Amino acid sequence: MPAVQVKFSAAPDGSARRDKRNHILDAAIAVFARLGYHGARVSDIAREAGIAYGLVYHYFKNKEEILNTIFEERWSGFLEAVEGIVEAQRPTQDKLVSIAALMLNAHRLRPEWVKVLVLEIQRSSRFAEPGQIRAVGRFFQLIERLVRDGQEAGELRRDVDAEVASYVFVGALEIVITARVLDVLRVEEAAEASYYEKVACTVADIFLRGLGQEGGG
Amino acid sequence: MPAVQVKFSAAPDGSARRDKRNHILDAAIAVFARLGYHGARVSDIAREAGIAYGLVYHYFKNKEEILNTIFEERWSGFLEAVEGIVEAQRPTQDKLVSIAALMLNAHRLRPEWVKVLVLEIQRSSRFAEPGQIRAVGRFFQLIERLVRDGQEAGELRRDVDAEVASYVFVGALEIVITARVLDVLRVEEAAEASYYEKVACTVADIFLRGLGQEGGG
Amino acid sequence: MPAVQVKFSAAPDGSARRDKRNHILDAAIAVFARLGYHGARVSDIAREAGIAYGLVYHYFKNKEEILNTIFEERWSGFLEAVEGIVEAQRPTQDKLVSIAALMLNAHRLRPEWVKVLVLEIQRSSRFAEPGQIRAVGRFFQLIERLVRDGQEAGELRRDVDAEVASYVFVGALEIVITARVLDVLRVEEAAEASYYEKVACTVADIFLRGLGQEGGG
Amino acid sequence: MPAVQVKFSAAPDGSARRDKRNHILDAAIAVFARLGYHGARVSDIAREAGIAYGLVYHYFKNKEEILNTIFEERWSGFLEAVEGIVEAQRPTQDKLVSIAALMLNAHRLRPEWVKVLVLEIQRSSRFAEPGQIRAVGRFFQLIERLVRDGQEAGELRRDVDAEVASYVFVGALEIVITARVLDVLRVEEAAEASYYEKVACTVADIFLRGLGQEGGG
DNA sequence: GATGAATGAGCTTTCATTCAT
DNA sequence: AATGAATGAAAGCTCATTCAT
Repeated sequence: MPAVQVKFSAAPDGSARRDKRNHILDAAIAVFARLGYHGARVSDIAREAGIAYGLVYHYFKNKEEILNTIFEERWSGFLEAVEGIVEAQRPTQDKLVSIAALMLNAHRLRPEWVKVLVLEIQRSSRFAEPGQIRAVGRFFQLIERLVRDGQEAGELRRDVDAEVASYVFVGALEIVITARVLDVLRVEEAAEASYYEKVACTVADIFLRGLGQEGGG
Repeated sequence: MPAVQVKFSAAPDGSARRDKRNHILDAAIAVFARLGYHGARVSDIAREAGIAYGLVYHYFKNKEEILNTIFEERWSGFLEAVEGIVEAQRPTQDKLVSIAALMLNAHRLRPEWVKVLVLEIQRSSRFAEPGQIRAVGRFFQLIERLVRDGQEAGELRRDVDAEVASYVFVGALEIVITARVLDVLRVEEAAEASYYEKVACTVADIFLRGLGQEGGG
Repeated sequence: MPAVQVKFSAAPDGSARRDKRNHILDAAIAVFARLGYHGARVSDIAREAGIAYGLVYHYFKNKEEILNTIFEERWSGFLEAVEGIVEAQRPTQDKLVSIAALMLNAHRLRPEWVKVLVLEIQRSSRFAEPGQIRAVGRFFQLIERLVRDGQEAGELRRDVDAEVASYVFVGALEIVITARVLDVLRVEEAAEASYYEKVACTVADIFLRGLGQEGGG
Repeated sequence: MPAVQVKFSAAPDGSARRDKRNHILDAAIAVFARLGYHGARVSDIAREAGIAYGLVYHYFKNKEEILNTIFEERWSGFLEAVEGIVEAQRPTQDKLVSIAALMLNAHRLRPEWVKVLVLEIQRSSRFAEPGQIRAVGRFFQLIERLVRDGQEAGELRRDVDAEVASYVFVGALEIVITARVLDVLRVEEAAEASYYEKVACTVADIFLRGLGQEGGG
């Protein structure tokens, strides 16, 4: 009896299924970004992926599961990155700039994914599973904790509500991203990286020092 | 001023049509808020308005026109209010607090309309007519001008990009409203007004003075 | 104010909807008889009825509701007829012949309906609502009562289980009908009525007197 | 006769294929009984058989062939048993009781097969090949011959149509079986055998002696 | 104005069947 | 023999929109 099991397929191993699945997810992201969730037909996704539409249903229960998967499989990675920043031993200001850069660069590196996230997933929470809401909530909690830690360390003012503060920070970035997603805020591609760097610093700066004149306001 | 408002006048004047139209719009707002634009059927709107669904097409070209009208007819009023605040002769801080209160109270007073605006209209901007994008853009421009005016008046720091600054301010408020719309941020109804007042002040405070410790950061 | 309400439609009154509904039911019976429930597409029914398939869904929730309605709306009439015979003051033998004739003539007069009943409804009880099973059960109970009444009146032997006896009677007729439905048992159309009369008498005769030779068996 | 039945022989003989085929048939019977022919997916059958669904197509041309085979391979055995009874040299009454017992016990011993036969095959006769109809017809002809033989032997009345008589007999039994298949007629499992014995005798009794009072009716 | 019957494009989804490995 | 990825026909159903009355 052969110790080595000869595979018929010269090609991929056990991860072949996973590969295809990801392939479909990528296609779905592209199509959702272009047409929106409701405007996208399953056949559009299949065509984008270069497969028959029936095959989509081998990998996903239905269209909605695709959207949920897009969120779940990528959001956790983002969350971990944020977590890493929050828990590091660095000045709060550095952390804020890092998180801002992380969010903005997400759009620069994966604009379609961010577009789907912002336009299709975030705004449809009404129907989202509680799991999804909780996942987004975790992000806000991390920012809130960052603020609270800064307050306890004496780096941030203690007379401001940490929850509202976290909204201010996240909201500022979210709007910039949304504006980019909707192509309302135009930025030259070559300048995108440096623009985002500037925005990250500016947001953190306003967040920490405010816009008012010293001693004035 | 007439004490008795005659309805169902035999010879309907121009405003009878307008009344019915508004009636349908109100119904549509309620239904869109409940079911979302895509989840709402024209017949749902008609039932909510207490009319036959065929009649909807006497007042609106199609379902999308209803959504657009919801935006257009109310957004201009909002814009005018913001304009009034921006152009007034008051300290910048006052203006910021006023605008924040205006936005937050919009949700308190017309939660359904704001829900539709945030979830259905903003999201579909992709397909929206340029007119709609421009209308939203005008709002951002007003805030940007407010910042620029403050900078020129010496009330605000001049070393910060006014556009980014306006994003910070609007984004912070937008997130709070979105959180309320999605019912993620729970507030007791009785406490809503005072909560929004506090949030308005806090946002303006962070925006002006920042979270950093004086002399530190 | 006019006492007479002038209708726009010259045609049907309040029962127009009902008429159309019945029209669709008739078409469905014809199509189900020809193609079977599973083989029939809603569009087939619509074409048979001369309408657009979408209209079918104005009158029925879905395809299954059509099948259920076919059963419900006609079975009750049949049950009432049986009930009338069972409760009459006549010799048991007459009643049996009448019921046999009723069942057989149902096929002669409405062969398509009986075909659908026998092939599509009766045999799919697995999925049927309890209501349907109960409705069929009532028929068997009526026959059983007929037997029991005959036993108590001294017309029928008392040493035979009435339930089994009712099965014998109904089963005999059902098989004849099924054979006709499946076109296994060929009968000339002109001779159908008299053939069924003969069968009705024969079944009742066997049921009452048996096939065995007097004193033998 | 070999005591040890070798399975999985390296060099499969002709019966290995046959074994697997039967294995699939058994699985199909179970699945058809549970879900119905239309409700059963080929993959359900394969899962029940513990094989890949593609393999089903090595043994059967398609799903319908499975159903036909279920009928054909078992019906002939049933027919032979009936034939044996009919051709034996015994009183007609004995033969009738034997056949009744044979039919009823078929359900007791192989309820799933009978369920499929009654609900799925008989129902689809419409589409069945003429071969299937003929096979069922042969059964009726055997019963008819039994009656005719009895008439010629002077055991049964000659004034009754033998064909109709055979319908009465078969129909009575069929209804009992259908009632059991649909679980309308409930019988305790332990009592099933004796119940069926009683029913067999009762049916034959009614068939021979009738329900009417001697000299009355 | 008002109604709701009527239409049919267009979608998601299922699943029998094929076939490369 | 065995697998299950891949295909795509086919069907049910929804609902925006039209239009006769």
